[in-house]
Amino acid sequence: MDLSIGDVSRRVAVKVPTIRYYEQIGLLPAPPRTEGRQRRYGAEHVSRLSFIRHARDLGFDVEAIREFLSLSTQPDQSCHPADEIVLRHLESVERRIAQLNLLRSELRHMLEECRHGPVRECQIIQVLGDHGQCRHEHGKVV
Amino acid sequence: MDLSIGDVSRRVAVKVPTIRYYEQIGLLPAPPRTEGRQRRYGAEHVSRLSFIRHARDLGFDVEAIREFLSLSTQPDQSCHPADEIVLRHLESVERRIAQLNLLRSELRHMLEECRHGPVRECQIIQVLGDHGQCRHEHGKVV
DNA sequence: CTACAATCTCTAGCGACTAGAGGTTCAAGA
DNA sequence: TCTTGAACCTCTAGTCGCTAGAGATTGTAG
Repeated sequence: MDLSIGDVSRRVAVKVPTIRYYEQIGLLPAPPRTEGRQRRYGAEHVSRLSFIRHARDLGFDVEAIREFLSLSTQPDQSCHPADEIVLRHLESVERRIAQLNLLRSELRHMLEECRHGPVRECQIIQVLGDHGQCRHEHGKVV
Repeated sequence: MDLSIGDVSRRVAVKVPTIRYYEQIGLLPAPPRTEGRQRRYGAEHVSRLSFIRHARDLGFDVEAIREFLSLSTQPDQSCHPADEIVLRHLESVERRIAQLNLLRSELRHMLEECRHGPVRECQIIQVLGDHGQCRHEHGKVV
């Protein structure tokens, strides 16, 4: 196992600049280099990077991943902190789903109301200009 | 009607720096100024800003809002372009909801599996290290 | 040995703001 | 009228997690 950054990129499906970025922010340890200063990775790096990628795919932010990685080096500690992070993340996902469901129904309503005529009569533009016409209170979504 | 930026901010519930930012990117026209170069807004500005705020709350990006605003000045045009934007946005919201639902069930599963023991036995950390243990394929969510 | 793909470092950009520094203006109370 | 201090001004930089590009160097297959 002595992989170039491109090899690792293909294996783990993480782009080359992203791998360098993870090194830069200290998520992935700096690997050894060739004489010509090119990075060469081993199995440890690959598995750590897939851990990172998986956690990112699950929507955890870099700070959370740092915490997970640090925990995983202390097998005797309680896993409670990891638990906590997952729970908080789940809660925020659920809040987001709730918001997006409201938003979806609002957007559907706008489309149903649209008469497909000239802008003058367009409910979409009207609703945007007058929040009172919305059926829900909706806070910021994005 | 001759409102300071702070007055407008309170009325429309958009922060002061955000109002200036909207002016800078050309979403909100530059208002007249006092002798001392402070901004003074009229009713037009207030209603345009609430339009913008409402659209942002509904998750439209600045480009979409630009399009809406430009349409709203052409009342005889067909509202089809607005329709299209809303539809595309709705579709992306629905895709996101679907992803987040998958994600939610994955996170719940992780929490259920957690034995609340030491990290060594922690399913959370294990699952992150081995995507094969996931029940769904989940792509990037964030 | 040559060609050229892959790598290197460095800086800047994305979107939609937000924060802060350091200076000026407005308006209310004395 | 003067003073105080909150609100305003401009400008730059930071947020997050990358992504893009320039310009130089290295590795490797033929």
